[in-house]
Amino acid sequence: MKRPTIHDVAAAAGVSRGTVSRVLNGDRYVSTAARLATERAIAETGYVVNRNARSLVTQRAGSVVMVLSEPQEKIFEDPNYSTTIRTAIRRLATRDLSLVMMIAGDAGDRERVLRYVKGGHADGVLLQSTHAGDPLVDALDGIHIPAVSCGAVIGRENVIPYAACDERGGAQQMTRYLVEQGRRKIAMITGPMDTPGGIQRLEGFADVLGRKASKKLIEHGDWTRLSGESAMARLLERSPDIDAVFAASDVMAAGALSTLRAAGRRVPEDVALGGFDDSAVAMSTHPALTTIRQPLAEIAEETVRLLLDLIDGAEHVPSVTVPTRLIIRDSA
Amino acid sequence: MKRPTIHDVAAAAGVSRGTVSRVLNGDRYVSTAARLATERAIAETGYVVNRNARSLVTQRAGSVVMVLSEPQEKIFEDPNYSTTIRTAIRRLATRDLSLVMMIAGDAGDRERVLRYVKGGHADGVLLQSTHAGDPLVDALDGIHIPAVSCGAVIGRENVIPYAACDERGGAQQMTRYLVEQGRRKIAMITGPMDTPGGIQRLEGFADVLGRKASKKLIEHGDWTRLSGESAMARLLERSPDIDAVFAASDVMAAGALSTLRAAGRRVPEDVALGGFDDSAVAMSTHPALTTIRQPLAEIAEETVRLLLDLIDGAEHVPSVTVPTRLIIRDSA
DNA sequence: CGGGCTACTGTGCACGTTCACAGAACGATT
DNA sequence: AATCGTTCTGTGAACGTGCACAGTAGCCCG
Repeated sequence: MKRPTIHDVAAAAGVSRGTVSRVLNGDRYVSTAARLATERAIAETGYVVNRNARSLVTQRAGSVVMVLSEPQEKIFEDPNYSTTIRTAIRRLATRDLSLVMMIAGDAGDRERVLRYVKGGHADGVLLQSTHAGDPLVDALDGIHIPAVSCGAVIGRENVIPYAACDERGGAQQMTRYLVEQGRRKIAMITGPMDTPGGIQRLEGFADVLGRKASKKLIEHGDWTRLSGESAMARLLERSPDIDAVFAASDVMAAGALSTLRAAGRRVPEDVALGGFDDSAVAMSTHPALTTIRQPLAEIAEETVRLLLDLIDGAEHVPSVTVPTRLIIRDSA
Repeated sequence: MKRPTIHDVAAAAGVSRGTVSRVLNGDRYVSTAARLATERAIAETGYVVNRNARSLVTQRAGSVVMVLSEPQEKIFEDPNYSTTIRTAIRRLATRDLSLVMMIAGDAGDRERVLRYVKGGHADGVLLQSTHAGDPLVDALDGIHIPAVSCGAVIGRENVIPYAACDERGGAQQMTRYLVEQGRRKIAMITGPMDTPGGIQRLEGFADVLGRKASKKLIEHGDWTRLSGESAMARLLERSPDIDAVFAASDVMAAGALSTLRAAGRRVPEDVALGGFDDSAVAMSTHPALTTIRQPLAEIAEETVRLLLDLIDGAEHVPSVTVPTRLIIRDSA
C-alpha cells in the first residue's frame, strides 16, 4: 500500500495539485470551499507531505544540526547536554524544524559534518562546547550557513553569535562571596583554557582578588571529576594554608571535595568550597555545594532564537549573555 | 554560486550521469578509467550528493529517529541519555545514517513523531525510556517501520526488540551482597512500576529475600533524587530498625543518603546503602556508592545493531541482555 | 563468420513537491 | 458594452537523483 501523494489528495478533493499545495503552505487566494474540501481529503487519505520532494525544490532542509565538539574521547561527562538538546528540540519543533545530532571529535568527524552541511541538509548549525581553534568554525564560516553557538567560541566571538551565561560576572559573585565570608587564602581550579568557562571564570576570579590572585593559587582542570581531585592535591601540597577554593564546575568541585576530605580538611570549617553550574551533582555531595547557577534552559532557548533569526534572513544578530545567581548551600 | 550536481560532475569527467551514479554507489561495471576520471571530477567540483533527491527515488530516508519519552516535564534528570546518544551517533555514522532527535511527552508530540515517520523521513526508530502503555508503541507497530528500544518496553517485549542490562540479575547481585554482609532488615526504594528498571529490579530483590521481602520494606520512587529522599523518610518512620537499603538508582540512593544522614544514621555502619547504574553521581557522594554497573555504551551499541539488522531486512531480531557488575565502594 | 557472453556506457523516466505563469470567473468601473 | 482588477484555479516545468533498459564494443567458441 503506497503512501498517498499530493495527487491523491487533489483527486479526492476534486481540485488540482496547485490548490492542495496552496492549502498546505497557507497561501492566499484559496476559496473556503476548496480549502475545506482539501482539508477533508487530507484527513481522509492520511496524507503527510514528503519533505524530500519539498526540500528538493525549495532548497530548504527543514532541519538544524547540532554539533557536539568532543576533542578527547568520552571524558566529557557534561550533564548540560540533555537540557540543551531537549530545549532545542522543543523550540525547533514550533517551526517544524527537526534536530539532527552530530559529533565533531576528529578530522573525519568534521569532514562528515561539513559534507552534511554542504549537501544542503541543514538550514543552520548549533555549536556546542566548541574549543578555541576548532577548524570547523572557520570551515563553516566559509560556507554561507547560519551558525550560532551555545557558549562563546573563544577567538571567534565576532564570527559566531552565541548565548551564554555571564561567566565572568558569575565568577565574580562567587569570589566576592568567599571574600565576604572572611576567607583570606582563596585558590581556584579552572576549566580548560581554550573554553570560555575556563578563561572567563578565571578572569572574574582575578577581577575580585586583584594581585592577591597569585599564580600559586591557580590550578587547571579539564572539567572532569578526576582533574578536580588532582588539582586540589597540587594546591594543598603547594599551599597547605588555603582556606577557600573556587572550582570552575560542580563536577570538579566534587573531585576537590574528595581530596580535601582525604587530607583531613573539613568543609566548610577549614576550607570553603564553591562550585559553578548548579548541576545535579551539586545537591548530591556532602556538604551540598554552594555554587553559581547558570540558567541552561534559558541559554539554550536564546541560542535557538538567534539561529532562527539568522535562518529567517537576519544579516547579523547580537550575542546575548544571561545573568547567573549565587546559590548558597553548605560548602561555603 | 550554485552547488554542483551530478550533471556537472559528469560533464567535468567526460562521462554520463549514469556512470557517476555508479561510481557514487559502488556499482559493478565501471571501467577504472571512468572511475578515476569521475573521482577526480568529484574532488575538483567539490560535489556532494543531494540526499533529498536520492531519498526521493530510493524511498530511503538516510536517517534514524531517536524518541525520548518524557511523560512528566523535566523531572527526568537521566544522566544516561548522553552516552546513548553519543554511541548511537557514532554507530549510525558508519552506515551514513544521521540521527534525528524527537521528544514524545504528550499527545501532540506523539502526533509529530508519527507524522515524521509516516512521511517516510526515518528508516528506523530508536525508543528510549518508554513507559508501559505508551500509545506511541502500538502506533509505530501499526505502521511498518523498524523499531527497537533501549531498555525493554513493559508489556510489549515481544513487539519491540530491545537491548538492556540484566535488571533482575543485577538486583539479585546487590541484594545477595547485602545479605552476605550480614544485613537482616533490608529495604528497597524502587523506580516507577511501569518501567523495566522499576519492576525487574524489585523482582530481583524479592528473588533473593523470598518472603522476607515484606511490603513494609518497599517504597516506590520516580528516579529523582527528591523521591529517594522522601521514600527513605517513609521507610525510616515505618521501620526504624532498617539496617540496609537498596535504591534502584544512584540518584535516588543519593537522596536516601541525605535523609539517612539527617536522621543521624551512619552509612554504612548503621545502614548499608546500595545503588544501581554506576552513574557519575555514585562517585560524588560521601561515602561513595556501592552500586551495580550497567554497561550503557554496550547496551546502546547493541540496540543500534538490532535496529540496523531490522533495517537491512531481518524479519525478527532477538532481544539481548548484557550482564551487570557489582561495584563495591564505601556505602555498603 | 555468426552468435552468445561479458563488461561497460548513455538515456528516459519516475520520485513528490513548489513555483511561475496563464487563464477563468465575476463584479465594478468607464 | 467594453475594459479592468481581483480572486481563484489548473498546468507545465524544474529540483537532483537512481534505476531499468537499450545499446556498444570486444572476445571467445563453435
